[in-house]
Amino acid sequence: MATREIYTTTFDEDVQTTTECPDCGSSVRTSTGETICEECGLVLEDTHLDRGPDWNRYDEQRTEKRTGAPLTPTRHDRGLSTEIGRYQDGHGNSLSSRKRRQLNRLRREQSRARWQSEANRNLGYGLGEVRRLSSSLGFGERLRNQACALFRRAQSENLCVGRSLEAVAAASVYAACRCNGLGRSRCEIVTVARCELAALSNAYNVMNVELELPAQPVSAADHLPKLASELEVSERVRRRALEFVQEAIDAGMTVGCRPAGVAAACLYLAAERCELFLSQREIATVAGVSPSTLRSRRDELLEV
DNA sequence: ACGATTATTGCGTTCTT
DNA sequence: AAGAAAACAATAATCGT
Repeated sequence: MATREIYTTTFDEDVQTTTECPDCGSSVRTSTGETICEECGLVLEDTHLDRGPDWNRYDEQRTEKRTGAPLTPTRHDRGLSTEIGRYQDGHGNSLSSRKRRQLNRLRREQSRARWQSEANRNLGYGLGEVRRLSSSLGFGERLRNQACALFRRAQSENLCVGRSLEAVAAASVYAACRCNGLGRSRCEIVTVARCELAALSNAYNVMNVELELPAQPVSAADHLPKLASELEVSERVRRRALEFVQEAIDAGMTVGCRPAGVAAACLYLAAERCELFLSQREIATVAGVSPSTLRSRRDELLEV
């Protein structure tokens, strides 16, 4: 295969970049086409204009190899593939029927070789599923690529045998969430996945052990960014809630409780202290817990 | 909307086969 | 060792104010 350099995106220098998060005012980080607030995790922009390779520079000496689609981990063959055409040769002339039959055979053989094995076919299908899940969950590019990388690892470690590819794909997506401290639950993933909750859990558990994922236990703090942004509370409330969460953890009262419930109660109290009176139901609903859970967590919190 | 009370669920433990 | 059962805590549902 001809030498091919990994293509890196270059942005024009005059591209406008926001340096402050409109939500909480702290600095933002831009990487791989995604702009994220460091503090609250708000995704400001996740699809930068692709100022891709310069396709039209045929008249110049092409010393740098800049053509071709970007290499991407989300395609089974990293975006590299070749198709054999049907009706024209390399100069645009039409083909004789004999030549055409020959090319048909060639194409058939080539398409078999392209999916070198069953494993490759599965990888292509699985990565497609990961992409689908990622986009329906509104992931940015970085997170999606991580999920795809996890799926590749799972497949190369033979974790797919005896499990459905859909389950492993969903587990990869969930694992990417866990490794990044996102407060997404398995149930949320299952609503868009093509597998049962039990299958997802099984696949995730085995991935967690075999791949030694750097997944931390879900903390109540992980739920705060999403809650705060959906309820559109001020930065003061947000910080106050985070303090409450920390206090609750230090007091050891979060053990055995649903992190989302703790987060909901902390946010409820924090809002109250800042003269913002949100109803229990409102907060509980977006947190995915019942109002009574919120109340019992709050009562425990008030004892500290 | 909130609080109190009751019902349900989930899960590790213990007992049985 | 595998399954059943009693027990417990957290959560959800319901009702009264």
